[in-house]
Amino acid sequence: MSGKLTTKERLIHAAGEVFAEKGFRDATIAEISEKAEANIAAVNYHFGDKEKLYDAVWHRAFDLASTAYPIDGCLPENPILEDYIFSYANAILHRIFSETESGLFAKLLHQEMSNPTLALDHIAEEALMPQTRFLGKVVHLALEQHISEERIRLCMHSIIGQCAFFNFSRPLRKHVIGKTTMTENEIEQTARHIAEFSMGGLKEIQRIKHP
Amino acid sequence: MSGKLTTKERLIHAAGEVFAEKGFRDATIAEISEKAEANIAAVNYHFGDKEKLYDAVWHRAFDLASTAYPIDGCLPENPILEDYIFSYANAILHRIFSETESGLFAKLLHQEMSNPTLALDHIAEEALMPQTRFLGKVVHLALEQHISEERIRLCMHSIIGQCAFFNFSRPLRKHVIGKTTMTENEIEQTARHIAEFSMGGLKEIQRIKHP
DNA sequence: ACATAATTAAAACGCGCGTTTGAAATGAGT
DNA sequence: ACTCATTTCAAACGCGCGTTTTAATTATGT
Repeated sequence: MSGKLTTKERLIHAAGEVFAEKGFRDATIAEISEKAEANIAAVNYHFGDKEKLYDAVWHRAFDLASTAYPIDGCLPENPILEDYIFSYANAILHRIFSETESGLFAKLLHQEMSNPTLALDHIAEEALMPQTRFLGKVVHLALEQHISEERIRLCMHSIIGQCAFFNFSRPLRKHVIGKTTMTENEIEQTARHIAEFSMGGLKEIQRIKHP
Repeated sequence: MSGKLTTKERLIHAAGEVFAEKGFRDATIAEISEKAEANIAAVNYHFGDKEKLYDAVWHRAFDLASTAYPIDGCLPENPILEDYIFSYANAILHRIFSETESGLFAKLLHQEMSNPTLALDHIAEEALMPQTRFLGKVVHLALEQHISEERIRLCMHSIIGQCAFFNFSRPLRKHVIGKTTMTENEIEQTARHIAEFSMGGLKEIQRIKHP
């Protein structure tokens, strides 16, 4: 069963599911072990304790997400500004709505945001800052010189917010529109919308400040 | 101590703080009781069990937020479209960054989003739907006829996302810019930015679909 | 084949949790 | 002042958790 995976690998897979669904504290070693078809003591034998297992899951989640959906993954040859924003939004949305293990990162991040563990600092620096810098450059290009740093931050937040909110509104989507998934087409359409909407926003900000 | 509040009232206040910080499951009756300067058995005597206390806290949080910061609370006499969006954003941001008990609602909502309890359905219907309908009307006015329902939903999501993301990115704000608070001025500036940015986005969508 | 290491397994430990209990203290009505 | 309901209190209960322990089983190297 579970192919030819080792117990250690099965534990990481199972732990990923449970940590993503319940968060670090609410996840129990008993449930993880059962789902991995391993003994209750297997976690402590292979990882030392629950926290080290959590670290291993995070490490795997980060690798999967960043290689499966890089932030500049769908840029055309000579990209215009909107292409950058589309690529950013498209990658983030894919990470959020992926139903494979690539979606693990977003779900773990959601849990960390409401109940942070020590892992968050490391993740923020390692995984989140690079894509924030990517977006920072884009917004900087979009706006003319001598626009305040604060305004740039706000515009970045507007774009990030549009994307990331999908990661946090999942339970509401289930309640309002009945499903929490998105097809490939829906994802691309949504990313396109965010790119268009944001380009309009950026133009408007520039127009207001430099009429 | 604690003025002339009854034990029951002190418990609700203390429980609000603890539930907001830790979520339902991670919050312990021991900590709540201690903070309320009440006996460990007081919760069960006054509320029956932990869940009923949680309901009482939610009820109070909802009342406080919606009366302190109504969604149409700062509309001028003859509002233009941007005024509506500003009023919406301003109210949401105030709820999020309030350092009084009015901020309780947003914090509890954050916890519910990552680890939903039975309370969420009720809250979504009672508290979230009205303000979503408010925004729906605004976006509907902003866009011309025969624009798809889906596009309206996307635009609403763009605006909501910009506001609500502040409620979920708190731990990152602490990590990146060192603080998680906002002054009254910062809140208003941010709400103004969201209104401007969103007006630009809406105009762009309309321009693209009806050139 | 055998000795040794690596892994799995079942049971138990210690602890913190929500809850219950039964008695003590307090308050209100007459 | 006395009664009786209400509230507070300390202690204990039952349970589930992460972890440890000890033994059994399997794999590995020579």
